[in-house]
Amino acid sequence: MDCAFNWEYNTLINELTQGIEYTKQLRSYLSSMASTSEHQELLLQKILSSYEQSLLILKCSGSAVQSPQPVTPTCGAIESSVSVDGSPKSEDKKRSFKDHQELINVSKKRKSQPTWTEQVKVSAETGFEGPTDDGYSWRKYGQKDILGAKYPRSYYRCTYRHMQNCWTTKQVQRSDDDPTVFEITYKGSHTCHQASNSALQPKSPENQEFKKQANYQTGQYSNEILMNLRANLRVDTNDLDKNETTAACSFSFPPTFSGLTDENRHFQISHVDENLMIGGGYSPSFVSPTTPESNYFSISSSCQMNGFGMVHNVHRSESDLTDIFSANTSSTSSPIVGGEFSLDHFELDPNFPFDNPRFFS
DNA sequence: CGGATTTGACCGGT
DNA sequence: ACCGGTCAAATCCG
Repeated sequence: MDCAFNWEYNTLINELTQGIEYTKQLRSYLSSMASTSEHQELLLQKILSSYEQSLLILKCSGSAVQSPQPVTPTCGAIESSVSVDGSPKSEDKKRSFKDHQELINVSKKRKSQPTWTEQVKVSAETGFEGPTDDGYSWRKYGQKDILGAKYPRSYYRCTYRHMQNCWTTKQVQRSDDDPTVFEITYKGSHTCHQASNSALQPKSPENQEFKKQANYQTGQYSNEILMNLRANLRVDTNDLDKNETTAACSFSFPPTFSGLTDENRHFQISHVDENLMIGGGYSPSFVSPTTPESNYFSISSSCQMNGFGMVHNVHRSESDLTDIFSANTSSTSSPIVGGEFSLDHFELDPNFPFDNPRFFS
């Protein structure tokens, strides 16, 4: 891409992001004075909304310019696992026959699936129901010792792979440097609709990994740890080749972490990489706005917005996740996300005309 | 007993 | 041949 354009583009992104940040700070400040009127709040939301729409439009058009043409995930001839020379092993016959159908439908799609990585810090206490719980139900299907890595990598797939044809997978790799940090790589977006039941979901796999693998800090549970809870999020558009997209969000939770409510949750973007831009179809999990009274979250809708293009916020609590698929009815803070907007559509058709102003009306 | 996890084997890409 | 990713039989667990 043209360097000058790139610079201007990034500068614009930065400026807009800063604007969002400042507005958030203002809102924070106003709300701390306990005298914020509804009118003020409305104005703040509008300001933020304008920023976010501009950002989104910019990023969409930017990515349209920069993104290579992705592979259309349609069915077609593929290199089947069935032996071409016609002499598969007996066991392979079984498997390959079964897999053949799946591969036809999935193989190409998988390769073009969005992939992003998060670094999640897990403490002994937050290992329970902390922010690392992405609200989805995962089933472990493998574990591998990785060359050069201290800890094995665990492989998970969506529990509802077969039931709902949801092909999301994730890999959990404990960091060599910091054993409390787990690098979680998500591949593909959830197409299942399990989030509404997320409150009933078991602990996240990485938390269990943590418990299993951790032999440190045992028994030292403190609120300080909860308060210091942080998670860094990195989004990689591996499927988009050269366009590296990186963003980091930090999430700070109040001491009453376990009793988190929409009202007291604080969530902010701490850093937006200068290369930040929309990359493609990421998990649609967190696109819906929260309830009108969840002010802190509504101001973070840049991240929500990113949910269908950029940043995947995995750190919403169960109650948030419960809203994910139902919040279309409570859409007040994020006019960007229309009620009928299909994220699957977005994922499957990255050429969706976002630069069409009518899309946002 | 059914669902989840473990773990060795298999497979494809490099 | 090596390595990462996946499969599936065996095992575990609630």
